[in-house]
Amino acid sequence: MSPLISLDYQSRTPIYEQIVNNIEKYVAVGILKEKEQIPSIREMASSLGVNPNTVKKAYDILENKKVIQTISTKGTFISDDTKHTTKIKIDREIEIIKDKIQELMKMGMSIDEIIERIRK
Amino acid sequence: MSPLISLDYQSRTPIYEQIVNNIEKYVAVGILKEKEQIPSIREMASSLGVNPNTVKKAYDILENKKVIQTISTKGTFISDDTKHTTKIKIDREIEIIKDKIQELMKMGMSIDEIIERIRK
Amino acid sequence: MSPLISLDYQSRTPIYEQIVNNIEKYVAVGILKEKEQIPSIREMASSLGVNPNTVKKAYDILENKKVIQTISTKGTFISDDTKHTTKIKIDREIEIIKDKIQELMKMGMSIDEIIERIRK
Amino acid sequence: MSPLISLDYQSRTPIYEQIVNNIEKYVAVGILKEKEQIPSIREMASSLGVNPNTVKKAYDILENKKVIQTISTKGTFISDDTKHTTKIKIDREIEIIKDKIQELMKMGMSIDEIIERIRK
DNA sequence: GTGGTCTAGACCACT
DNA sequence: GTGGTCTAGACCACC
Repeated sequence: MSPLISLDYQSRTPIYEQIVNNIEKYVAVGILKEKEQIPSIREMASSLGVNPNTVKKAYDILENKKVIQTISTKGTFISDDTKHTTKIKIDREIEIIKDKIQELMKMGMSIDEIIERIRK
Repeated sequence: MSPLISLDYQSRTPIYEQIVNNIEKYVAVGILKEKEQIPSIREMASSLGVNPNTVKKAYDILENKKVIQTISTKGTFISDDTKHTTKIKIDREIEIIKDKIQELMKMGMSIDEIIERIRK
Repeated sequence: MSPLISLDYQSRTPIYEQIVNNIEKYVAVGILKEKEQIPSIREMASSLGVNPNTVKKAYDILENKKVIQTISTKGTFISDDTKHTTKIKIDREIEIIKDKIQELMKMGMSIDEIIERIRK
Repeated sequence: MSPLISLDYQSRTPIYEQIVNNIEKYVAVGILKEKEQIPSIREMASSLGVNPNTVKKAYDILENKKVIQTISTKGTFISDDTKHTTKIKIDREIEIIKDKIQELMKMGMSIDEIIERIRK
């Protein structure tokens, strides 16, 4: 590794969540592969210029989501099996998009009209 | 009126902003029509079970955005002209959708694949 | 409330986890009832003599497990529906007991012999 | 030998203690018999993929508990007399089970109800 | 007042 | 060196 984690300190979504999202995305995209080791908490923290606790919280959440696996004293690794993770993430995104499209349709747009604007 | 304002207390977006979004949406969709009166701050507050200050803040923002108009002793009304509101809201939603689609494409889906899944 | 939370500072199970277990048990036993408010993070922290962050972590986990529900600026409450939580907890305990009994049987004890000793 | 030593890197109980527990159990169950030789520290370490120091610590503890015996240039062996080991281990397990059953009873289950579920 | 986030830094056990 | 826990305390938004 390591791919860049991009943080927006102004955003309302907290830093730890941005880290989570970044890593989830890299896993989904395939930049981070199964069993691959990711930077230690301290490394990641210093490279991002944030406190180790913040990274720890992100890693905790990712572990909870089974995206990563941490082995104490050895380090942190992408999970053995990440396919389901990717699939879940895609499904969730599609659902959100569908919701938004339904809102637009309530406002009077047709599905084709919407798709046309999306394609541009 | 009044159409249901749905609040999510777990959400990161503050209550006052959720109220703003709800009302903006109802205007965009046409459920709330131009010049129509909306509930007083106190009424709205008690019907939602929130603090009047919270509703006040929402109404202030809506007034600032020219979505509603307060007439001193008479009450609060939807603005005379709401077309621009709708347009802005639509543009914003389309942008969000495009963002999400770009993320999905990074994960390896093609634009047509995505659209197919959306249509279902 | 509030029922006593008993902490063992010597134990290998961390404080935050002990808090989680205590509250889960009180919910399972029915001492803490659905929708009941529990002490604020700061209150709980000072009454236990621990840091608010530690309590926060416990509450986060409980929220994740859907045992409690927190509404920002209002407080923290036992979930609307706790029956399934109790059931899950019981099932888990039964499984652990079964495992241990199987180990004992491997060591040459019969199931009846074990049960006899348990009853005492 | 050697029987499988199963390690859980996620567990809170340290690796060396898991090794101790595993071997104690195999002795109690009779898979490892009195005077039988067990692998050297280095062998065990490499077969488990852990640091030799970790195995050393486990062996030290086992020797202290008189479960095994190290004879300088010859190797490491299960003790001459292992009966007490088995008895102690059984007593400990029974106590743990009793504790868990008491918790279940606090949750409103009767002792017979619990035993019925265990038997299944 | 409430919860939410973050920092700085300590100490621990394990390897 | 690694992760795990905890403290002390700050600042924020919201109500």
